[in-house]
Amino acid sequence: MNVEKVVHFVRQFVPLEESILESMLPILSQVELKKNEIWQAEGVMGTSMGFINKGIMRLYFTDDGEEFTQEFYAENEFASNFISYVKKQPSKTAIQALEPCELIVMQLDDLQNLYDEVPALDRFGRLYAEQMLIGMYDKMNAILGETPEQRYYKLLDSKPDIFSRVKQYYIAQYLGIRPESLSRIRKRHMESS
Amino acid sequence: MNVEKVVHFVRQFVPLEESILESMLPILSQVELKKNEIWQAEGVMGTSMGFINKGIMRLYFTDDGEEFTQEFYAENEFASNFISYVKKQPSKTAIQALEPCELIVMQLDDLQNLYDEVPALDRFGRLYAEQMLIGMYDKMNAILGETPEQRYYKLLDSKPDIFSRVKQYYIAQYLGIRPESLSRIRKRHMESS
DNA sequence: TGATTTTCTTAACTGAGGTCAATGAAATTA
DNA sequence: TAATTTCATTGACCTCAGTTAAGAAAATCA
Repeated sequence: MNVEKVVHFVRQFVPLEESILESMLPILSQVELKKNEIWQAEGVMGTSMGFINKGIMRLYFTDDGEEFTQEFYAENEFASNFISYVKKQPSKTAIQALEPCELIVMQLDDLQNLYDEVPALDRFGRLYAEQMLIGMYDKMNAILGETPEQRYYKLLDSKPDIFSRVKQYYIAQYLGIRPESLSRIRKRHMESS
Repeated sequence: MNVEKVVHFVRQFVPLEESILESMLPILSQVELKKNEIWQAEGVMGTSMGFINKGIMRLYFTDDGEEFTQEFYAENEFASNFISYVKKQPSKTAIQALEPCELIVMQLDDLQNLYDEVPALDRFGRLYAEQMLIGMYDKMNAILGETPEQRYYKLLDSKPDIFSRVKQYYIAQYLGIRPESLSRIRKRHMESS
């Protein structure tokens, strides 16, 4: 199991000594997903976080038969139904692999149990939660104050590879518009550059 | 100082014995605000939570000379620049009284210091943070998946008194539209009922 | 209260995204 | 590889919010 990158990721938040690795290994497991496979289904409790070693995933929910993609997760990011875990309620969102994926999976309950032994992990948990809050906050402001076109350019700027790796209509869902509108925005963009 | 309602509010989250009141009193203070007065300015660190005994407030930010109202807080709610406190960064948002207000103010640092002595308060802090996260999450989904008109009716349903207490253009900011558009939505609403 | 400023409404126009339908391109599968 | 399905693009048309400007209503203040 290739845990190098997870450790590196966690170390961005908190210092982690080598010895701590040993206490972490038992709560980690590796998971392989096929393209389009649902990793976490709707209606199920969110119990784990998946660090993406390879591949790309999306978090989405379904309302009135229509899907809304909320977030894309790619290499070196954690994908999770965190809201469900926090609420202790079955998740309204699902997580799907959009490419063949390789995940390092961490059980959230196991992580919480480790908090007493390894304070550094406790801190990581809190910082991660806060980071999520901030991310959601920024995103909300973007949706409130920006046009779909502005959001398109922002996404193009921050995650340019998304456009070649993910189907257009998932991106359209993410931007809050119809695939046809995304096509038109792209066309306008081509013409002006 | 009238702290009855704050205590009642906190008790909705966690059981609080009478004796705990004594430890809380020193970190509480009462603040009166005039109409339109800015309680927490932009660019300042978020350091406190204000429980509203009377009045109504708004949380907003300014971008490119334009204001965006993110939330209204009325009686029996806490108003705070919580994101700033969590980020430990000067706030991008400001909080303004939209009516003469009476607040019970709690210093967040003081509250954190109390956590060691009163575990029930620690729990309150966490639950409050989680509640904020959930609220923000729900709101984001509403903005992504609903039209301004749907959001208008939702607000009308959940906080009908807002419309008589708050200026239309603040509500328009909150809904993510122009005051003119809100007028038109209201007109449509009148005609159809 | 009366005067002045601020806010709200209305109208005409523009533009961007939604909808529907058809076609072309790409990915899947046999 | 060919056949089939899925996805992306385009066009025509429609709807609704943005913009600008004007006037009405309401709130503020002297």
